Amino acid sequence: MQEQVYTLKNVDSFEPKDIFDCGQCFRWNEQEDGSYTGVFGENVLNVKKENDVITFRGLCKNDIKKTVEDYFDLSRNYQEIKEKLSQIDENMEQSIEYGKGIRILNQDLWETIISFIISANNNIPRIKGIIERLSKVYGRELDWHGKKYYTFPTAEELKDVSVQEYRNLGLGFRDIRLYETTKMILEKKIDLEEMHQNKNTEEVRNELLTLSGVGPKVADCILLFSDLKRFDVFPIDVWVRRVMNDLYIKNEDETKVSKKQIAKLAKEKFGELEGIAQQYLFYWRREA
DNA sequence: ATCCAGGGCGGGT
DNA sequence: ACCCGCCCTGGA
Repeated sequence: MQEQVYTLKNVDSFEPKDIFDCGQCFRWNEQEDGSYTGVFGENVLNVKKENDVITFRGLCKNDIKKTVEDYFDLSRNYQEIKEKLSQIDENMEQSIEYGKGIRILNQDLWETIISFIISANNNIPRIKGIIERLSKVYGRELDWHGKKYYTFPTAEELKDVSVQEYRNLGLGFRDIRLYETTKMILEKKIDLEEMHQNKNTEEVRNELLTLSGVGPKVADCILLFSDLKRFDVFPIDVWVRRVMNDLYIKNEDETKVSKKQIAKLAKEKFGELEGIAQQYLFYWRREA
């Protein structure tokens, strides 16, 4: 593969820091010059933004322009989404101002499923470490500017991996979940191709919930952050619970607020855009 | 040292 | 339906 370069000027809603640090992905790392490098699919890419020029540089399996347009969701009008959400209340307005450069990536479904199974009751540095080790051991090597990168392993590449091998990689109690889910997908008990064609979010969600290690929160993350791209979901983790309680529910003990209550409120307030609203609120509450 | 971090599961009521 | 304890690991 040969290096490709692609530049864009004056793109709306595109701040690398917001995109890569808002919690949707685990394989992008900041470089010394402030740019970000990551692996997705069979690509290694560096993204650098200087003033209003964004430069994409790296190894791409296919045409870099198409690859970038798809992965970074460039065809979607985020300006319109932000205007709609900003009208809801001052909280949304403020969180959007903070995370105005966020775009929701179109990440590979399989990779997103496995990544978020690993995320369960875990912290980000450790999640990233596990995913890197998994890729290094079972993925394919890519060489770029004298550095080695590794693709995320396919289901086929994990076919013969034992539970113990996962445990040795540091997955902890998630080992069996990874093992079982990989097996289910290889046996096509869940067909990922077909999943892209189902229309109803609830239907797809129920299918995801049959996978080992996929509960409500993980399912919603998969629906929102993968190329399934559903915005009518609302992943509820400790940060979202915190921010929703602080802003709207105001219970003295946030741990007593039920998920159901939060989910209902989110749907009422944000409607079809609740997923993106979640991202702005999450990022704002976590970072600001 | 104890706790917690982007939950899920299984077994109680 | 809700509730609870437990599940690895490693950094604060």
